This record gives sequence, C-alpha cells and structure tokens, in this order.
Amino acid sequence: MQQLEELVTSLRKEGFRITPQRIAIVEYLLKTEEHPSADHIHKTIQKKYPMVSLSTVYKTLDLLKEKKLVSEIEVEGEARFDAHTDEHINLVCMNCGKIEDVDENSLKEIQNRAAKKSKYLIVKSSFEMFGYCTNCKSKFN
Amino acid sequence: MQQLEELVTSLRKEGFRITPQRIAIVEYLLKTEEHPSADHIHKTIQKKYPMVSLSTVYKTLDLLKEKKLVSEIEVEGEARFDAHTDEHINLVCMNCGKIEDVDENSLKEIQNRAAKKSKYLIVKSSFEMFGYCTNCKSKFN
DNA sequence: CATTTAATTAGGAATTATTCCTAATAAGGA
DNA sequence: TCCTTATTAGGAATAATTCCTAATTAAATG
Ligand SMILES: [Mn+2]
Ligand SMILES: [Mn+2]
Ligand SMILES: [Zn+2]
Ligand SMILES: [Zn+2]
Repeated sequence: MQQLEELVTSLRKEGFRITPQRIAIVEYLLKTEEHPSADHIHKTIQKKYPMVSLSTVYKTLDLLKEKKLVSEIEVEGEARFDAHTDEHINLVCMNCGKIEDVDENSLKEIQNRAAKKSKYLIVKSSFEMFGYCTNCKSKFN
Repeated sequence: MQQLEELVTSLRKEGFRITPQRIAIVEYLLKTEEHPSADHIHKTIQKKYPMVSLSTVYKTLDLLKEKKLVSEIEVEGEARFDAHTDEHINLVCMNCGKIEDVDENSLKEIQNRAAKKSKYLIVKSSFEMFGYCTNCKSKFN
C-alpha cells in the first residue's frame, strides 16, 4: 500500500469522498504490520477518533479491497486485513494469533503451473501456514 | 483418507464408538471430491439417513480433523472439508464455489524455507487460489 | 461564503455459520 | 440381556458480518 497522500489523491480523483473515518482507517493500515481484524481496527482508531462506527470500518475495508489496497485472509472464522498486497505467505500463530509475512518468489510460478494444469482463470491466491511463533513455540513442545 | 474398513477399525481401537452417523459421514467424505461444507454434508447424507443432526456432523468433523483424516479450508466465511490431506493447492471458483485439487510438490520446500526464515514452528498450511473454473470463466472476460 | 445534493456515516437489527447445552438414546463390554 | 457412558438430536446461544435507514457532511457550484 502506497503513501497516504497519493492514495487520498487517487481516491478523490475517482470520485470518492475523503472522510476523517477513511483517513483514520487507511493511516492505521499503512503503518501497522499486525494484520488486524475489523474489530481491532475499530477499537484502535476509536482511541483517536471516537466517532467511527464498526459498520464504517467494514465498508471502508470493502472499498480498499476493491481498489486492491488491502488483502483479506480468513483466520479461525475471522477476517484479517493486510496492506501488504504482493504475493507472500502469512504465518499465523495458532496460540497468540500473531501473523508474520514471508516473501516467497516462487509463488508466481506455482500459480502459473496450477493455472495451466487446471485451466482455471486464477485471480488471487492466499497462502497461510499455521504454527507457533517464536514467543509461543516453547509452550508447545 | 484411507478405506472405510481400516478407518473404522482404527477408530474403534482408540475407543471411539462406531455409529451409523459417523459411518455415513465418513463414507460420503471418502467418495466425494467436492470439498463439501458441513451443511452440504448434512443435506446429502440426510437423503439416506434422515436421522442425522447438523450438530453431529460438526462434531464428527471435529473428530476427523483431530485424527487428521480430513482437512478444513475456509472459503468465504464457510468451512469446507477435504479428505485429501496431503499438501496440495485448492483452486476455488469464485462464481460457483467448485473446488479442485492441484498437487504441487514444491510446497514442502517452501514450508521449510519459511520455517527457517521466520523461526516459526509450522504445523499445517493452507494454499488456496481463487478464480473461475472452466465452466464459469467464459462469463467473466 | 452560503447553498445544494448525493455520498457517507452511525447505530441497531437481521443474518448466518458455528458452538454450546442437556435430556434422551444407543454402542459395546460384561 | 443389562449397564455404563459416549454420542446424538435439537434447539438456544454466540459472534462475525451484512443490511437498513435516517441523519450527517464532503465537496461542487455560484
Ligand atoms: Mn501478510
Ligand atoms: Mn483439496
Ligand atoms: Zn504466538
Ligand atoms: Zn465455477
């Protein structure tokens, strides 16, 4: 996800209104690496902007997904959002829920092979690995 | 997932009871390739065994997951179940929901690299690609 | 700056997949 | 056949997400 300024400009150019709610959400997503849930985004930005509703968070996330500015992954029945939209692997800690990124440049190739083999038209992909992070793994062996 | 007979034997040996409900669910999962949801499993086996409740389907699926006889993937807020438990890629059609398997032997390597790079202890992984199947893709281009 | 209007928001209700609860049932051992 | 206890049915509870609508407000216009 790009810088806030360019992003605001490009949204405005497309006819979208720039509201404090949208700025707060985008600003937060730009700087965090924690792959927050909608609820977590809501709670976090409420500290600074108390007048943001959860349904606005959801609607803004829909917009950002459509503009391909964030990607969504589903973890244990909950959507988590990621401003890192390049193809990468998300490592999910099954204990604390922490998510870490790992870039992997062979994903594109695999995607091409799968498309060729299956004849599907592939649009996006989602690769998650589940396990225990460095903090948690000592408790599980 | 193995054959029904061995599976029943091994479950019984572990002290689990063999009920008609469990047999119906396992039998169905063994022969289908459609990655059904809990609800779909329920509706399907009800035709043959009308006295199976949805909560039993859920509980049986929990058991089978724990025994690693089925794996679970989440697609659009719904869990889908797969008796193919080797590492593979699931191709999900975003129009009709069909899911197809693609085996990919480089996944193990990638998993090892990710584990090494991140120091996570990796337990399982889930690789989905989303797009349009051969039936649906003509409608989307 | 004041006015206009259509996009956006807040907040609660509705929806839906899943989990939880508990009395009734039945698998399997004796 | 009887007994014990795991399992089931079925409905209630839960929780994430979507839907609905009146009120608000961004930003275009003059
Ligand atoms: Mn990520
Ligand atoms: Mn599969
Ligand atoms: Zn952790
Ligand atoms: Zn399709």
